[in-house]
Amino acid sequence: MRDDGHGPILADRPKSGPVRRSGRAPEHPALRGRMAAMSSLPHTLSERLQAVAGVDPELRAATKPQFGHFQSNVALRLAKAEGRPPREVAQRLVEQADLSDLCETPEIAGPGFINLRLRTEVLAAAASEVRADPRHGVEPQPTQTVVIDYSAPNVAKQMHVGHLRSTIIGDCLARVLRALGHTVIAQNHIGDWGRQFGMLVEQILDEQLDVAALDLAGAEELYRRANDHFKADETFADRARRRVVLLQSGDEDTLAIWRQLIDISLAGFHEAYARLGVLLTDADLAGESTYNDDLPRVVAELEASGAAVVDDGALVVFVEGFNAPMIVRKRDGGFGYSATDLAAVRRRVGELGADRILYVVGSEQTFHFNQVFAVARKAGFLPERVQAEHVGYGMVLGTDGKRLRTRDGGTMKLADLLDAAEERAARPIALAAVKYADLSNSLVKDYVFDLDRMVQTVGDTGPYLQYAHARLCQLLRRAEAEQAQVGEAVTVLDEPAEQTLALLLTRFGETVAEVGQTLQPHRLCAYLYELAGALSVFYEQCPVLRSEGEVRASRLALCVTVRDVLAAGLDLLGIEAPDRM
RNA sequence: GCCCUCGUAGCUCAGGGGAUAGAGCAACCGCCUCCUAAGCGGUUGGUCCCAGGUUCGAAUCCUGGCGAGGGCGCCA
Repeated sequence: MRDDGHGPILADRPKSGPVRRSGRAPEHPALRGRMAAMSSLPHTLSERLQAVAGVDPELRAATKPQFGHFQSNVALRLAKAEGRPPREVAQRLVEQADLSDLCETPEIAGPGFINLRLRTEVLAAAASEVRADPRHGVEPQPTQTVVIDYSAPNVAKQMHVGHLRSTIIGDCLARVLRALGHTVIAQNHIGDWGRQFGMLVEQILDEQLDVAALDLAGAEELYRRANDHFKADETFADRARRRVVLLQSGDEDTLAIWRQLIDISLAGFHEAYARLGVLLTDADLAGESTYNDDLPRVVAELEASGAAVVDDGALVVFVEGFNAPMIVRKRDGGFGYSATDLAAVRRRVGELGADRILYVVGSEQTFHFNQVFAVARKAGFLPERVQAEHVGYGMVLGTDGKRLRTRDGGTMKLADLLDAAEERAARPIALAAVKYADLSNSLVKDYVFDLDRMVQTVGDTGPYLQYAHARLCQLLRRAEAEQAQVGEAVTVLDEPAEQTLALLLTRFGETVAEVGQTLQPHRLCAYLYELAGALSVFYEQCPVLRSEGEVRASRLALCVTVRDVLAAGLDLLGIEAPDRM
């Protein structure tokens, strides 16, 4: 199971720890070229500079407005090889490069930076393209089938704040990858099989419980009682173990109770997903139990290929680079969770046709997934052409900096978190606060869970983005009421605030592509926050409805575009964009 | 013992070879007769854990420490 049935409920599953190497998307030169191609303006500038520099000018967005729009430090790097002062090299490059149709006269600054400022009409045209493009600059890539394994709660347990990360991150990545034209198949690897069902079923029988009357909270309490019972009573533990065997051998009475537990849990999950507004449906369910019938075949294939060997009574696979073998089948004949994950890889490649498989699971399982991938490669379940990536994320810590644990009373149910958020703001806004708080942190690091901060609606938060959007909607409603002419294109960019906004608009597409490649949602958050911030400045400094003529039409065009990009971006984060608030 | 990750402002976090290291929160000072103040502007606040190395240039890359966390054959 993705979720650990034994550990503390909160931090149980994915405990975390960052994943640097494995979580970071491999840099494919081909992809990079594609990304560059999609933001045509910087790409063109880059090519022109490269033509005279001979090397990639590593064009970057300017770090400050006074440095123009783009900057290159290529002269600094060339200076040594050429044996000339950097500023001199920069001067030569600037003189030789053919940039005049796109840029103002380039400036050479500091030790030898080349600062480029786009001609206003070029920037305006670029912003206008974003306005006209229904996709706002997000370019579809060569289509891949991407399987994303995320959420994965455990049966008979309520979802808690620790589950938020996998669910929210996976949902965001699914949206982003779809927007990039990929076929995304979500897989909810719920923990619906395994040892814990032995004790659950026995506890139900002991208590003569009417399972159908339970809700998920009730099931969770049952789980606790069963767990305590299991630990305290060896006789009960024995029965539980025998019950597991019954379950696995298909005993009808046992299966009937098991199914009831599943149904209760699914109802609870549905409720949570609906409340969160994530895309997961029943069609995405692919719990551990669904691989049960595949396990013997997986084992047979592993043995046939010679990958698996019997060691100390267990069937294991040794892989180079791992200090412990993967246990496929335990000494007692039961299958380890690795076997299930291998079966999942096999099905995702063979039946689902995956070109890329993502596992949104806490980083504490980095070792496990790397091993699964290695074994799957060795066994032939995972061909070279299929990418497999563990999108590991850090664990959720309490304000004391320690892992949040149920037993310490530090945990919080997902429902309680959402309730708390809704005490502060209306539902869509509360949800935005919670989701953004999670998505805006980089994945690799653990993060401190602080309820007050999580439900905050001011500052660098989801509601801030929504607010910018809502303001624009209001402004555009007024414009419509006044029958103001909204420009089809952005034509006037005299004010710095307008330019900043226009430039940011042209970066939406590349930002989304970057998230698709690096699988780091916080980059999209950062971009949108910057855009919303630029909008606020623009809003303060540039009257729209109170301006006139072409300026007004152009500013309205800018407003429409920003509104659309904010809405599109929020949608990719899985956050609603209300028209007013 | 071995492996992995993290260490940036009082707090929570961005930045991950280039210009005086950025946000938010907290604190303090301003701004609504003016398109939504869930906003904007400003002030205060930093040995980028430490030490070496590579480089024209290191918060960023490498090595070694220190500190925190995670993982390491029959839990998942």
